Amino acid sequence: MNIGDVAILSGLPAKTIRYYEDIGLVKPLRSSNGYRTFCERDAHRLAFLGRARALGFSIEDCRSLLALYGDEKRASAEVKEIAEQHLQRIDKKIAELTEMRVTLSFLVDACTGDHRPDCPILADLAMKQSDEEQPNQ
Amino acid sequence: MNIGDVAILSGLPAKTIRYYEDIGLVKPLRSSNGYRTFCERDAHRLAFLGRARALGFSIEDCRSLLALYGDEKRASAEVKEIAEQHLQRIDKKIAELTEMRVTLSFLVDACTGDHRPDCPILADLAMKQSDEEQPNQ
DNA sequence: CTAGAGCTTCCACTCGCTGGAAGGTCAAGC
DNA sequence: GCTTGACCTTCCAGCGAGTGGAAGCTCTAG
Repeated sequence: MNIGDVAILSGLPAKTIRYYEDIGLVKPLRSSNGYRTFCERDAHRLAFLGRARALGFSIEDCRSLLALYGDEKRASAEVKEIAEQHLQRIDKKIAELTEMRVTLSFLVDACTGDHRPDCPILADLAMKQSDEEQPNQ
Repeated sequence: MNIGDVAILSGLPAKTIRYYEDIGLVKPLRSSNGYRTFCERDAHRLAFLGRARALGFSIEDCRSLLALYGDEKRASAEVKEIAEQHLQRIDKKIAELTEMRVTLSFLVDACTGDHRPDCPILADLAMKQSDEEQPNQ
């Protein structure tokens, strides 16, 4: 298989697959013309990577997951550990975004959004009028 | 004010403030020794930037917001537009993360996490056993 | 006069790709 | 045999939003 075929199979762009080779996630052979030659196993690894990335795992997590996947003597605890840490990162990010969302939607609702210059959004970002001295503890 | 003072006032690292000057968000004067000299207005703009960034606005959004802030003839509708678009991006990101979270926490719960190699997390990422042919439409 | 803190610039690195240029290779059609 | 176009190769640059570090200048206190 050439890179184009495995790109279609895995759903990853050819550029991304080349990049994954660069960083050592796949090691396709080369045919005499210099083209990369992917075997079934390579295609499978790439699909695995695509799914792991879609779940938001970092490239380094993916590297570990692939290693565990290839290790028949792995303990599922190791996999679970990685997944749980990732889950915590996701939860943290959701919490951050949700907090932004709360503030932002409050400000958006408070803004009339017309031709006049008065704007609670800018007022909040500027925080000029005495709010500056508000103790936040 | 030197950069260290304004860093404390705005809560931004000095490195970040230099970067903001690089990209034209603040334009501090220079004193004869080459040091940046920040006025009240600069400090105020930097604090504004810190708050806007904390709400997740992109640098380009911040640039627009600062311009609107400085324009006394702005229409609040323009500000609201930027904020609403940002809110949509946040909602989209939360939705993506939540979807990841659902799948991931399902898999984590399904994994015993012990010394044995069997692992539903890896099984899902590999998706070997006939799930591959599952129509997803 | 010296030590240390603070300031300067510049370059490289992060993460995970993505775009594009310049050029080699292959298969089909004439 | 030749051309065309699709495919492949490498390499370099850039995204966003900074961060780290090196080398060197300036200021202030003792």
